[in-house]
This record gives sequence, structure tokens and C-alpha cells, in this order.
Amino acid sequence: MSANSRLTIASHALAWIGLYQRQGHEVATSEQIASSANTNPVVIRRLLGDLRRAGLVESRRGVGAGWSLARELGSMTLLDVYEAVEPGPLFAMHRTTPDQECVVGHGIQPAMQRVYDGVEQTLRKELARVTLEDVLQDVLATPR
Amino acid sequence: MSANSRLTIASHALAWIGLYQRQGHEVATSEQIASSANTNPVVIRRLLGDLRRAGLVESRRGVGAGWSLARELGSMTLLDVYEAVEPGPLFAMHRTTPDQECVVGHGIQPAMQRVYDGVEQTLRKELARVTLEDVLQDVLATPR
DNA sequence: GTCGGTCGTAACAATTACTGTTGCGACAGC
DNA sequence: GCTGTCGCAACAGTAATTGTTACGACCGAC
Repeated sequence: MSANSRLTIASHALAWIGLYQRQGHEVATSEQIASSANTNPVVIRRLLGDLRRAGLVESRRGVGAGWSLARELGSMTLLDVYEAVEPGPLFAMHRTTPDQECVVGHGIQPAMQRVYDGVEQTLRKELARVTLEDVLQDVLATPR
Repeated sequence: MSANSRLTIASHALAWIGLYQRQGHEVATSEQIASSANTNPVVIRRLLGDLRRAGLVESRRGVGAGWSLARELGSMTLLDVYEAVEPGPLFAMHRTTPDQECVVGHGIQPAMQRVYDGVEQTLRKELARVTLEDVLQDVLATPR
């Protein structure tokens, strides 16, 4: 499918910030999170920027700068994260319009669109059932 | 997401062959299907090749060559097509292993994997509920 | 047995998306 | 002012998808 890792990395960042704050720290830096996720700080800043626009995190600038949660992890679901960082739909239509003179070419897009809409709805419901608190608890419960 | 159109085009091809056979023809050529889907015949042959490997269509070579259904449209679901033409998972993990010394870096992949597995299961169930016969009927019911 | 039409498949180009990287201005506390 | 971080633009590398060309394999018709 050529899947991307944005939902994974964004969830990683949120869990990391949440845990870090529980350990008494005010803000987390993109550099710290990038080190945990083994990627570049700019990648983290890009994703956290999306999450900030969605109201899930806040950023502070200046010297004591960094990121903090805007809400409790228990009130954020993976659907919130998904909608914040995933732009497009799951399945694509034809890249060029099919032959409208052909019965199939004419009716296939509405037909498939109905199916895809239903599938996306179901996927959203599934993602909405998992909070970031659930994820963090699951992370902490992983044996080492 | 960078979604692809394979499920769409493959379904288009199956619906087209099905309808064409109902009109009394034995086989459909990739050139005819490509014309309806407004793409290149090789693209169609590639996808139908996947469907053939999955046992959904058959191909005949030689002069009267072309493609025909291996089963009734009513016995094929979109899940069959999805599994035949979609190689990878929906969501990707980190491209590089996260920091295993970090609690989050260590536990995040198993935690997210569990979620993703559940989501894919649900998606499969949803796709399995729709047969290609349903799709064709929906196509034919589309007003022009 | 040759011919003609189609499949099967490899190879390559064009486009696009994703990720990583560099660079630098903006900001705010010291 | 100085310092550390964000914000953001720009670009490179990689990979996937799709389109295209090319050509051999196949097989029925003649």
C-alpha cells in the first residue's frame, strides 16, 4: 500500500511527552523525542505541528522551550491523531476519469465510493476506541 | 496516505468482465477493459495477473485470447480482490528501530501493532461483506 | 506452417509521496 | 545581547505507483 509511519511516530511522540510529564518535567524537546524514535528532530516538529493545529499539544518557544500535552492522554484517541496527521483517503479512485460512455466506467466510482466511505467510517470507529492512555499503558506493560 | 487505485481498478475490471460475459461474450481483452478504465492495457494485465493467481479469473492465450471469470461475481468479495492486489499493511512502523533503551521506544511497536492488527481485521470484515455482484448491481443502478 | 491477435513479462520513464537533512529566522528567558 | 529551541522553507534520497514500450510465447484460423 505504501503505508506511512506518521500515525506510529505521532503516537510515539505523544506517549513520550505524556510519560515525561508524569516524571515531573514541564516540556519535552523535539530532540529528545527524536532520539527515542530514532529519527530527525524536524520530522518530530512537523508531526507535532500537526498535532498542535489539532489542539492535542502546545509548544513553547524561547529558552525553556518545548512541547507539552494540551489535554490528558485519556481524552485523546488514535482517531484524533489519525485525523491530525493523515491527509488523504485510504483508497484512491482512477487517476484519470473512466469512460463515461461505458456503463461500468460511468457507475464504478459512485459504487466504490460508497464502499470506501463505509470502510473509512468503520476504521474511524476502531481508532476512536483506543486512547493514548491505553497506548501508554500497553507500552509500559511490555516486558523487556 | 498515498493511497493507490489498485482495488478500484481491479474491481472495475471484474465488473466489466462480468457484465460483458452476461451479454453473451466468452472473453474480454485487456485492451477493452483498459479503454473503459481509461488506462493502459498492461496495467490491466498486471492486475488481472494478480487476480488469476488468486483464482478469480482465467486467461486464454492465442487468437481468441482474453479474460474470463473463474467464479461467479456473487462468490467474490472485495476482500478477495484486496488480498490479491494489495501487498502491504495499512500502517507502517518506524523506518528505523526506535531506541530500545527508552521505555517508550521499546514498547511502542508491540503496542501499535496490536492496534493495527485489530484495525486490519475490521477492515477485512467490512470488505468481505461486499461481493462483486453487489458492486455490479450498484454500478448498473447508477443513474446517468 | 504461416499469420494475426492477445497474453506475459521485463524494462524503463514520469510522477508523486515520504522521510531525512540543512539552514536560518523568530522567539523568549537569562 | 546570548542561548537554546521552535517554525518553516528548501532540497535530496528513496520508494511506490502508474504509464509506456518492446518483444517473445501462445494458439486458433486460414
